[in-house]
Amino acid sequence: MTWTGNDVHSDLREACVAEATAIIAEAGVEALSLREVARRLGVSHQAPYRHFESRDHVLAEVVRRAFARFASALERAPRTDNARSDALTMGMAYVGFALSHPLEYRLIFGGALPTPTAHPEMMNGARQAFAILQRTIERLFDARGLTAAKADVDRESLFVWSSLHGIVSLMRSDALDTLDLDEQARQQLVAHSLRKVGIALGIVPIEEEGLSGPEPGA
Amino acid sequence: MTWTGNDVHSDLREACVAEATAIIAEAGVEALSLREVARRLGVSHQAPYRHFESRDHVLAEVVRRAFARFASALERAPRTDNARSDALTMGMAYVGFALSHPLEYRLIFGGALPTPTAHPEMMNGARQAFAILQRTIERLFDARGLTAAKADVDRESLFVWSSLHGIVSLMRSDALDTLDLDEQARQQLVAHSLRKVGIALGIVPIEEEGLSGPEPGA
DNA sequence: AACAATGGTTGACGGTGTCAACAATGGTGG
DNA sequence: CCACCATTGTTGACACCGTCAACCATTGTT
Repeated sequence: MTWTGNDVHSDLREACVAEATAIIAEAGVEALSLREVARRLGVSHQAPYRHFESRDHVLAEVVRRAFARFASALERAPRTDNARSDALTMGMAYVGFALSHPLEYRLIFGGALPTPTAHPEMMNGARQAFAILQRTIERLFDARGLTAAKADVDRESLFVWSSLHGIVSLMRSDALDTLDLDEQARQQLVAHSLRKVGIALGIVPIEEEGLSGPEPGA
Repeated sequence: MTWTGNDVHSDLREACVAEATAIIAEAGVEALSLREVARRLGVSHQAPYRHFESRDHVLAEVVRRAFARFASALERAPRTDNARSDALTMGMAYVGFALSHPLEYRLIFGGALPTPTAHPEMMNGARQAFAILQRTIERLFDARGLTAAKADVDRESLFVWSSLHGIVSLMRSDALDTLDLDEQARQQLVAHSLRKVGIALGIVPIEEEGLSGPEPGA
């Protein structure tokens, strides 16, 4: 019978990346071992080394694709002619991706990834994602009739990025469990913080907060 | 001669913690191995296990002390009778600690630490630090003549924490190096973002931004 | 003096990444 | 056709890791 080509040996490199991704998704990045990858694929423990220099090179490839998916998730956020609502949409897309792909986000921004300078192509998606953020911010300036220099856009982009990253980092943190926290406040972390960021950007009106308590009346 | 007690064997447990801390400071948390600790201390590879159940228990103790130092750094931030400036001081203390003790901060919030539920005492400092943050926020409400419910304080505390964490996470990130960024904007990341957080909290007046360019006139 | 507890050592087992040597496979030049 | 060679995969070793088990030395108590 003719070989259709979709077995492991037809493209071991691809199979390694897929299996490594699966392992990371199941047990986290620290559980990734090339020997386990090889074992699952039914090949010898050295076979992956025919396609990757080292474990870090496999990891870098997995991270590269995760970054690419992240960037494409941001890119897919619908764009209208309203710069302000688009900015909010982008923020929600960022947080949404991080919360619906926790292991992937953690892989990207968890800090245990190979040296970026040693794997430059790994960060392509990161650059793309940041470019999207920059454009979103730029449109915000434009909509206000301000011509912003690159420094202004970059400043604001970095602020937004740091805010979004801080929010999702805290969401994923086990630390929250050990804190004496109002349950409602915790659940509203994302919504409340996003609104605050919006206030800082001037795209959400500053309402004098009624503080706690449900709104009286319907 | 009478033994003064300050050799390794007089308190191997303490020596292990110290050596583990040193290794982490030198090469990061992933480089920590109990065998290396034992080797440096000139004892057998099993000696540390007389004082710690496992590698994670050593790490948990190191993390516990790092958290404690972090909390005490926040506590040392001077307190005046001005709630607003105290809040800014606290934010600077947070960022200052993270940037002047990068490996320690990374150890704490890097995400590769032992399960908090398995090492509850590890998080004592975290609780203490968050309590300081909560009090700072509470004073902010008080200064405005508002009586804030716990939910309000917690909401705002979480927002501030996420913002601060996001800022320092980005500062430490290698990702920034791979981005096409205005150098000035990057250098102003901390200052700009802190000011934005202040705006969101209502403790910094919203000045219409003149955008880039130095202010004309003195 | 017998005993038990404490702290340290030695040795093993299975796990890891990676280097080195070998084998199978298939395509190409003579 | 056959010898050659590059590609790919295998086997085996080495050094490292965490951890379990057994053993020994010291110390203090009954």
